[in-house]
Amino acid sequence: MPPVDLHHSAPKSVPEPTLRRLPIYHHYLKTLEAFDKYSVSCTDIGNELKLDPTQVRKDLETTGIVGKPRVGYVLSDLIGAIEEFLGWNNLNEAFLIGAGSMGAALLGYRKFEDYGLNILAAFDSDEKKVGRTIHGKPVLPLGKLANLAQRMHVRIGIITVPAAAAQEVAELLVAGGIRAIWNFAPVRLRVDERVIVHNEDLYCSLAALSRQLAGVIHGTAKGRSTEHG
Amino acid sequence: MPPVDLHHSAPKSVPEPTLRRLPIYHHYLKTLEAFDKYSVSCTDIGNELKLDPTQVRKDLETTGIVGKPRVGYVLSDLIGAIEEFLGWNNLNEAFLIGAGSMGAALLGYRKFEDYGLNILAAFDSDEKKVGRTIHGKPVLPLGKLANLAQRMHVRIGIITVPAAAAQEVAELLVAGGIRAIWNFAPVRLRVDERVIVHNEDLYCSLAALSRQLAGVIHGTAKGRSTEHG
DNA sequence: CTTTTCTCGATATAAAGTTCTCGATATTGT
DNA sequence: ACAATATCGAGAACTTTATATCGAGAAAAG
Repeated sequence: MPPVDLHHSAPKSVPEPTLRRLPIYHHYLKTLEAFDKYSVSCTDIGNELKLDPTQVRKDLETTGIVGKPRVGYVLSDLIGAIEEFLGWNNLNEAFLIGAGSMGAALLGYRKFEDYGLNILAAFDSDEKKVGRTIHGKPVLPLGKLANLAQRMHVRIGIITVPAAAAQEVAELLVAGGIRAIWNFAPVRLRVDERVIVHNEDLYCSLAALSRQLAGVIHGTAKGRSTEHG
Repeated sequence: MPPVDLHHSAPKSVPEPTLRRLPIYHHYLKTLEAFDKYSVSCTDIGNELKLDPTQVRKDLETTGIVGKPRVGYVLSDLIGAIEEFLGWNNLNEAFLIGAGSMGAALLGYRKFEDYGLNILAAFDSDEKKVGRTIHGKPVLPLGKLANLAQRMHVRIGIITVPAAAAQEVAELLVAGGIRAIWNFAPVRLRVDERVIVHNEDLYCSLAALSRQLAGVIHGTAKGRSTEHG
């Protein structure tokens, strides 16, 4: 992790592990909602998700919600609080660059829209792909990226191009005024530090998995369930 | 103190952050190798990857490699050590379940084989998909999964089915003797605790991204680059 | 051959995250 | 109505991870 900014004026620094757990809670709560449950306790959540109840409570605390002793949290309030906190209520518009197999897969994830992400269009440098639509989203020429991003005030860019092209695409995105990049290419992007970069490197995950598996097989009894490696 | 215990399978608890950074080093080192560099120092790596040199050194230490003062590490040795440590040299065979768009994308990631993962086949419950091949990998009926996994001693299962079907598939995998599950479905799987489960929940990542973006836009100056959220 | 300089390795310090402990409070049962 | 109990909330204690500091040794320079 790069050095955090010195001026610790940070009003609220939410621990990243917490941030990663909140959607898990959300998903579980949604299933409870489907069963018409009205309230839920940290203990229940902890038991179901195999997490410490105290930790659940601390995580939920960051969303600002308050529970009632002996009862727990009102389910609908809690779900709403998480969604609000994670910004899933204000839809963010995004462009996706790289209409390969991974790009196509993401374009098909319709549920992203439930979570505040609306992918407007895909971009690709391949002439043969331009003009088609994938899962209902148009594929546009890469040349129009920066201009369109700027004109439409798109704030999120999703990079699903090969590693070699990722840096170039990132620069185009920044030029177009993009504020956050979700990077699926296995490279470290060098961009203005005000731009949020989120790396979704599957090879990293694979590394963790391989390593753990190797450890278990060599006798290191440590087969524990891990989160989002 | 423990010098380099080769034998005695140490309960070596490798920090997960370290595990996630190793592939990043690996990738960078590979590019250096392409330029015929012979050795590299932690300082160089740190500068390039915007990480603290001390941290780089600690991370590399876990692989068991030793460097030489004033010189650094021999590039080829270092790359080899990382690959060995991460288990990329002993190929793991895997089955993928769920031949949807995400499954197809993963089947197309040919580079997985460089990293020790060999996806042998895909499985799907959809009769229309069974019998076809995707990126050269056959799609087999779900009913054959457990049996084949057992007979072929496949140790890794990759789940890319919808959330509702994930638990059922996981149980099939465990029944087939699978040792590790790479789960792309947004659910928590309940399996024997000796089975390694790695959740690759894109919604979690999206959550972190949304939250950070919301924070920046609301003035919470915290626009820092984050790792693999 | 000696000095300088750079980089590893180890130890120490700090920060972050997790778990534990305790007290307060509202619901339930007697 | 009152006691029992389950659950939240806050803070302390502990563990884990990250950063800083210092000494040793090898290469390069003089």
